[in-house]
Amino acid sequence: MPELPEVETVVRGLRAVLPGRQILSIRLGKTDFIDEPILLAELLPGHRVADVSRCGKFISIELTPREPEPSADARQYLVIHLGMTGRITTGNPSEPVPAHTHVFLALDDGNEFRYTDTRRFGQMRLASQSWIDDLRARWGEDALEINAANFARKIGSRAARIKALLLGQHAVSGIGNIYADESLWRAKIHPARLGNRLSAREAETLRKALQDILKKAIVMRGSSISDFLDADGEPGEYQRRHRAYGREGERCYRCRTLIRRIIVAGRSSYFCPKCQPAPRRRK
DNA sequence: CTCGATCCCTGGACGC
DNA sequence: TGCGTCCAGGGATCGA
Repeated sequence: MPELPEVETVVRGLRAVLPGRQILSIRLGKTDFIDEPILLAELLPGHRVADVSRCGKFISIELTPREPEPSADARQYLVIHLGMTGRITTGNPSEPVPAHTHVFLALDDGNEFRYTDTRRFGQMRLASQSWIDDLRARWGEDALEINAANFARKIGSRAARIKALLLGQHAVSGIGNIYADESLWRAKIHPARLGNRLSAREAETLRKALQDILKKAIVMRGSSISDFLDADGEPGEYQRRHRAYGREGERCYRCRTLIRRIIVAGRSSYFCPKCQPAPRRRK
């Protein structure tokens, strides 16, 4: 379940090997997760990678414009979302191909870029600069970068549950189920509290918890639960630091109360019923 | 505006 | 062994 730290880990791995490389050829397996796969297969070969960056949970691979001059709407980015089970590797093409590998890019250094996605909840598309701009406009600021005033405004103006707001990507982007639960536990906020009923102090505590946890998780190369592996095929280590997520029936690290699991916003939500008191029910 | 339900897809865990 | 059921949970969409 790649969230911001896992995507950032993948991006850092790719940034070390992809810039400057030319894509020589492409081979596709199943394509139902690709937007306009025929066009993508036609346009990608010949392009060179300029840079790799992250936008929320999206990976954007910037391509060097083709000669002579790019049109205003040139498709200059290969945009990838890993969904639930997406994985990217680069390496020797002679290495065994994992099941559910659906995109192969031959690179000019002899390596092969592979995209593997068991459940195909991921996405891949060629995008223009304006598509990227629309994405940034439609979605909230990056969870790592948003400042106190903007976070307070985005959260405080909504009557939705805080867990739903964190997962929704519109208030703030990059957070998924694991880091939502971890940051709410750290900030002692119940997942079903409403955004506009958090105090300014609680909102800021939550923002700090979120950013601190995300930064530490990036240092530890993300959380490997289920099958997340970075671009080198290495698992992350942050799952050892989980304090709430996946700990139903185990004791809270702060108060020894048993961690509970409830469904909020349609997702499993792990929390400490003592540290994170439930909101008062009101009609 | 916010909600839950449903769908996309596969594999692993578990009960019988 | 094998089968059925549930769960994982990112995101779009639709109706209440």
